Amino acid sequence: MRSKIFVSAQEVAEKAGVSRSAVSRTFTQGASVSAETRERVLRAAEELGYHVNHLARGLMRNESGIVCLIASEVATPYRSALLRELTLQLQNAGKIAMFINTDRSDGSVDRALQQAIRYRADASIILSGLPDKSITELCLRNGQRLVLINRDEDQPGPLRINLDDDEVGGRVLTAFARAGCRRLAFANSEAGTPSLMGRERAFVAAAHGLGMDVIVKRHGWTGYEAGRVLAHRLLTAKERPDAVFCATDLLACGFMDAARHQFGLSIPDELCIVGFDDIEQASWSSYELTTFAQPVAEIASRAIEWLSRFGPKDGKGEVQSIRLKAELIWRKSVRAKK
Amino acid sequence: MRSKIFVSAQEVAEKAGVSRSAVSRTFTQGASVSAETRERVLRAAEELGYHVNHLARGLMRNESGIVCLIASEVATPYRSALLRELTLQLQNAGKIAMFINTDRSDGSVDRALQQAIRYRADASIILSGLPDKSITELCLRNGQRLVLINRDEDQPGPLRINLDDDEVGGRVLTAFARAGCRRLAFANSEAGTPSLMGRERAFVAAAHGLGMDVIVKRHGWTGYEAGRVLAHRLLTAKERPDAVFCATDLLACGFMDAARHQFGLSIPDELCIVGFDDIEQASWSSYELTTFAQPVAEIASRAIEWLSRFGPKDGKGEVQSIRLKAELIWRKSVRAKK
DNA sequence: AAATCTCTTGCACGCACGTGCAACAACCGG
DNA sequence: CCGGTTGTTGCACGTGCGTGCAAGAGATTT
Repeated sequence: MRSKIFVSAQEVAEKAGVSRSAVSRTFTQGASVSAETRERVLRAAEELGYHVNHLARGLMRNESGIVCLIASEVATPYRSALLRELTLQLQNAGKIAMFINTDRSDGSVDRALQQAIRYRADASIILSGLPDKSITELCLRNGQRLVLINRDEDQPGPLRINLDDDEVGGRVLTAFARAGCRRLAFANSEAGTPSLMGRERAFVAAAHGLGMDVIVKRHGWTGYEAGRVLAHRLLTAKERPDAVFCATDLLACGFMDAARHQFGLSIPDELCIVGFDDIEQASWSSYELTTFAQPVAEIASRAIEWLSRFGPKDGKGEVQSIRLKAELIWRKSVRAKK
Repeated sequence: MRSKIFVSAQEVAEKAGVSRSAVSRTFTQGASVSAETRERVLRAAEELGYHVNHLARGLMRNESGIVCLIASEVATPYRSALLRELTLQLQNAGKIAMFINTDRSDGSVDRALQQAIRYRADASIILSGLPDKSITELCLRNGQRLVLINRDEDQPGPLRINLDDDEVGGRVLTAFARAGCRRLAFANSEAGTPSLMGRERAFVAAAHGLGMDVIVKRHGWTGYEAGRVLAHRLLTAKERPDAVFCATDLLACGFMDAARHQFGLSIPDELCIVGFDDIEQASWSSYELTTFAQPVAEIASRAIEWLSRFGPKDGKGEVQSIRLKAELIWRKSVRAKK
């Protein structure tokens, strides 16, 4: 219990010589107050340094204005870009972002959602990890809306936003084929995230469709270091690949660095590489990586548009799954022709 | 006003056959409840899916448990690393992070702080931008604690955490001197942030102390692209520098890329570079940048330790300013000797 | 002038919670 | 058997706010 207290509507009312209701009404959109009392209230509020208590307001309205963002690996370029966009657009929509980091200790998504419920968040957006079905139901039952980004398990209830993997697989394959590449590889992490596995499956399937085979290697956590290790694994093989699709730009950067500095390979002449995410580093002149850009702004806007839509909570007939396209950004890590 | 309603303590009480006070007490640390009623309440709560409403609890206790993080350029490697650490440690301290992004539109720090006040955040941590003195006072008067990171203006009241610039300037200079560099430069952005300007001043001062001069160039926003531009400006001069201290690792990466790929310079043989922040990319093998690591974890822990300390708000006799040391990480962008 | 309408205002209640106070039961020592 | 102690429980009030309801003040119509 803290000692000092915020200034309340009561004090403003007394100072302005009106009732507390009048104060409440001046700060409520669309309430009926005369211009004069409104003016007096605003002046008194200004002088006292009054600010509406959103905790109490949320209590009354049963709507806190809080949206909870649940994510791990926040310091990663892609994640931080998505978070940036989400927070920005949330603010524009008049909501405020509460943030929960689920690094270290797993099962923590459930704990995160519990926190969200405790603070009566209107909605939660989950960027990584996946809640138990029981928790999901709890959220929905409490009127919480849920958005899952790039996590296409078949959870009923929440909105799912993800990217079209099949199209990606096909486009990478035709790019490699046009470059005259023969020995294809896919470099992945062991994270096993649906989006990563989806890209892998799509690429392999596309290759099989053209009668080609793909060497798939997975290692470690989805970062630069894993990319280097994967390069060592793949480039020391007898049948060295001449085209690698990396599940992530971070993997691709590590892969490229190892390929060039340790193996002395020239990219794209001897080795073609495609990444995914279009992180800022992909455009740096040490990489100039051909990659897929996630439509980050659109992901954010679709998510927020959905969760601020005011409909029946069980959402029969509502859209529950959105599939977006990733845009291929041509740079210089894939050659045009052999 | 939303239609459906959360489960309230009242309902739990009815289901468990006790009074609402009993429910409240089972969920309050250190309250007096018998083991039996506690058990019954917990079971009823579990079955109904009850969660304490932290909005209402915050209302009563005058302590919301919310800490507001105010920052811009969140997708930047250094910022996102700091945010990661802060959110993680806040959670460990039993608090929750509310996040406000101050990109686009300035004066937005004030608006951010207003939001923090509206949600009755116990404290705010400001990573960039600077609030008006009036707002600062408002916060303190309302019992909000304030932490400014790397923003050493002489605001009274908030805790200020920043790094020892003088030591940094001196160490870079001796490193360059030992490498036999003659023509020094400092590459900075036009942001004019206190921390950036502090490094600049310290480096220039250290050079003057040894009777050397420094070419200072500033350009644009603190990012990769600005680093490239600065490289062009500095490396096309008649007297081309052979040692550059970049205010930021991002600037340094851009600078290195331009120096190598556009000017064909070899680093560190023909050009020595030092950066600041020790972002992840600094360790990538395309850069291997010698740089200063900010003690991110310590910054976060000191901030949180301070703001969860429970003392008189006006804080006479309390520490209000913390000065930490940045650690020099030796990699390969500065040669050992000529 | 009377009747009707519109606009504003205050009262009182409710939202979900914490907590001081008194009542009460149980237990113990005398 | 009684007074005192300890531990638990419910009542009632307070936290800051929104809002339905009815009363009041003007303004307009008949």
